[in-house]
Amino acid sequence: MEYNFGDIEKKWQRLWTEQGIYRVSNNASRPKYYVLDMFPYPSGAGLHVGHPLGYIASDIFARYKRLKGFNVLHPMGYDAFGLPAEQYAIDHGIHPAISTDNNIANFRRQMDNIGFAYDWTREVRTSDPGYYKWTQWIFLQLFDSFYDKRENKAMPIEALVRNFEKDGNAHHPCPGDTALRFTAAEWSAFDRLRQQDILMHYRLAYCGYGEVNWCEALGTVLANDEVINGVSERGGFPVVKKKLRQWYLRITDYADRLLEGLETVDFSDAMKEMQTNWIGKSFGAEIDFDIFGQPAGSAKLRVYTTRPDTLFGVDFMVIAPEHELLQTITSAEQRPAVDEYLTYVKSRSERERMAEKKITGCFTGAFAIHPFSGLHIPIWTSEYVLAGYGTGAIMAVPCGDQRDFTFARYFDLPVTNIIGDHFNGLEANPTKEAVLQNSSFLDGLVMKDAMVIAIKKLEDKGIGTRKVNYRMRDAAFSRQRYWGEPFPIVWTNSLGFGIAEALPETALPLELPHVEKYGPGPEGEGPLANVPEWTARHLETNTMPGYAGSSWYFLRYMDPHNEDSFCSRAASDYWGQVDLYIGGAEHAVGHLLYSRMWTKFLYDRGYIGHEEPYKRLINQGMIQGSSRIVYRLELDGSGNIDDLSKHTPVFVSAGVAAMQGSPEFHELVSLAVRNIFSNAGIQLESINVSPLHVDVNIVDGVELDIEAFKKWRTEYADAEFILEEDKYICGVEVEKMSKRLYNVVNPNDLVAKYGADTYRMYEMFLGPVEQSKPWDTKGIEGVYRFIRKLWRLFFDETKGKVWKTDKATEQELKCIYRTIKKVEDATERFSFNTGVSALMIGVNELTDLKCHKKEVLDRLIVILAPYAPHLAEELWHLLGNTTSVLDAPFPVVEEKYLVESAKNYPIAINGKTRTELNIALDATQQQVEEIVLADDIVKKWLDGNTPKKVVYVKNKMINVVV
RNA sequence: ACCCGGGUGGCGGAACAGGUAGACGCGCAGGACUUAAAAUCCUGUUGCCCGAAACGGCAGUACGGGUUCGAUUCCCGUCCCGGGUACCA
Repeated sequence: MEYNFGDIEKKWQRLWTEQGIYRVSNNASRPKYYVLDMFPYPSGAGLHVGHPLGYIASDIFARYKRLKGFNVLHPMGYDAFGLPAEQYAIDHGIHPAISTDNNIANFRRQMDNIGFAYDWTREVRTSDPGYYKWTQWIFLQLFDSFYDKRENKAMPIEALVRNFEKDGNAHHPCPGDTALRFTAAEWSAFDRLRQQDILMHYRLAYCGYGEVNWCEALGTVLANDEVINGVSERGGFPVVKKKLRQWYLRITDYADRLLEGLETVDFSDAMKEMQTNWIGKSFGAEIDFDIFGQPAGSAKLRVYTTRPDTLFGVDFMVIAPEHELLQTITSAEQRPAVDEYLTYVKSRSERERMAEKKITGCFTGAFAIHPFSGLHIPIWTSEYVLAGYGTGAIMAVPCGDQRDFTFARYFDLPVTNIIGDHFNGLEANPTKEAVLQNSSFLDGLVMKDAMVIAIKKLEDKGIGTRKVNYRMRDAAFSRQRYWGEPFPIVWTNSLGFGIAEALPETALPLELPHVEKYGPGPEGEGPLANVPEWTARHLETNTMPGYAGSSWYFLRYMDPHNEDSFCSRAASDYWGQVDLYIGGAEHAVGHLLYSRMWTKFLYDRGYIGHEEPYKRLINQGMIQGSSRIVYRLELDGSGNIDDLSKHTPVFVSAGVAAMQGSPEFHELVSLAVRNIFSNAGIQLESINVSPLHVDVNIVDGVELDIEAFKKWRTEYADAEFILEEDKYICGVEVEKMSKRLYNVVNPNDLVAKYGADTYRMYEMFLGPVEQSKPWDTKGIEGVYRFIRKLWRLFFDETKGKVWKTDKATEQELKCIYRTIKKVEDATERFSFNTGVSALMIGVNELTDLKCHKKEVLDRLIVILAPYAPHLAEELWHLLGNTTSVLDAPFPVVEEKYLVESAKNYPIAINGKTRTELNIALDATQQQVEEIVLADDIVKKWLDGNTPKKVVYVKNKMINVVV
């Protein structure tokens, strides 16, 4: 019987579906285990081989856990709101809901092909009103909450109002406006508009103003990566910063808990570090500097510094170009220069401002006054200081900060040395260990000790305060777009001003209205501003961003059909945290932080019982494309050759193309061309080789399928080829997997050719899940061979079934137990590539042993099942089992078959391995020394010398030191 | 620029806690079976040197240093590639 993956896989996929074998219950006596994939955005391009990498890994683990006796939740859904669908709608007039549905259907077909163990009855789509009803509901809870710093948790805004009525805001300083103070009496005297205005400064979801990339020509707001060199990626129109009304989430209130929470979860250190750095908690001081020549009582220049100890090393100040004081303080002489500089800055995206090595800046003409020395310090403005961080102004200490130093050097500003020998005059030294000099009352102090003293002095003088600062900003939570969740907010008075009122829960979901056009509304508003019925109701015209729906979807899977709640407490208490979350590292700081914040918020408000969503996180690497290149000749010379070769394109094989420029190359090409065009008279004057991407799917390894190539493009139908060894060899380039580069490989094609089981295993065999690597289809043959080799343990081409019920030998049992142990270990530590390799080694050994014994093969099938579920199920039933292999118990390793009494030790002389000796594992140091020193090869290397010592590491190695 | 990750044969990778570098697979080369092909099987495959052979030598995990009896693994510095940098998902 032949291995026919097509029949086997189709059959089991059908039966599994019919039997609802992947249905998961919220009630089980078995322990729960929740395996989650980051759900995909259903793009029009469909899945390529990069997507399923994580899905296959999680599927293997979910199946493995099921074999281990767990009740496993393994759901899938779609992050279905997003910009591409909206752009597609703008371009093609197709409603995003329709294109999204089509894309989802396509994704689903592709996923079904691969045989994932998803419980599809739990599928969620963020764009489904039944789902976003609850996204809106959670938003309303955020809107209706503030962060109580005393309780260190989110509380209903009602509690705040009651507190205001009693004590004013004495206990709750305003996070949105720290200067705001009022008493109970004042509060009660405020009118409703003023009260609501104040409350807005406290809400966890609040409305404010923020700068966006505004493109007047497109009439729309652009993402940073849609802006290239100050102009729009599409169309190349100018882009400027514009202040727009925006919703925000007060994630900064959760900064400390997001940091603390990292200690309770199992993420990689790199991931924790990235999130920690993103939050960027720093301790320092805010210091107010008087500005020279400004009237008394006018604004001071407030800077934030993490190094108050360097107060006397300040040589200049730098304020962000957006700083509100800039206009006020700029001197008349400097105004033209500053204005010119601002025009330049306005055209630059934040990304460019940060990435640029080039130093730019402009003197404002103003001076700050040093609070202790009284010196006048020039105030500059430069784009390297960002408005959003700290106070948007810094005191520059060039001897201690490299960027300040570079800036000082560039503009020829003086550098004061306050750290003596620690500063070499060539680069800044950020040390905290130096003893301060030139620092007045701080002289002689070690820098790290000086910090406290400096702050104390500043506080005494009333010009500075100790300050904890976060690099993280509040999360912009609105988009001027159509294809997103509408905000369940009505503006009384006028749209976008006045009072934001929450819609009642009964009005949810507030569904997206149908529109005919997706273009932007007036004044940078979203498309919803064009809908008269919408604006007539004074509904908010912004929509929520992509990460809204993905911030809580893992909870909806637990209770996907609940119409009374986003997720019942019973369901979330049962499933709790996601035990294993697999997804791309590109979501490290966005999605992961937002969803962690939402989880903490829902926990604070008592809706769920845990405050970290993901117990363990694995980041899958990216699959890069492996492009194939063909080399087309551009010819010039006699015999009208340029025209001829335009109509009959000529391609040279990679090896030939590599000779480009050499006389041999010229000769070889000339000869071939004369041949091709049957014109011996052709003389080539110039030969250019232009590399072109060719569809990787018509290349076998690196060998081009010439016939397929001719069919690929009509203009290549008559193409001619200059071969090497009768083959056309393509060039190889590793780059992003993208349609444009023709290097996209569709899993469907591979499944059709080799079967899902082979495809799954190959994708794992490629390398560690967490590592990025290029895709190369060629190697899949090896896995296919392995699967057929495994099949032959059960079936022989001529003899048919070959398995027997004889008792297994000790050797055979050793082999299978060794394999079980290796596969189990590998799976446990998500090393699926070595898991596959362990299965290969096992099958190779059993084949060598000619082992066809059911006792052994039974076990082999079960450990194979997570990796190749269809094949395992088929063989499982063929061996006579009547229940599914999905529910077989994972075989237990009998350790007694694995214990060895001796080991082949590598014997090294001075760290270089020279020989091997078989020595008992329980040998003592003395016995080992005797055995080793008696060995001829060791004697040879000792060359009569007495060894200094013999290093003996049990079960590892032996090293003789001479 | 900043933060994080990575760099090992012709290729993907293995080496799990500092202990035999190159498991497993691809590719390639040679061979067996076959009229032939496919399929399958066997042998070899880091480089260089010596040699009839070797279970002979030297070098070798991006590069330069260091720690150690011993470093792909730890530390310092450099280069290159990938991800992220707040409205791509």
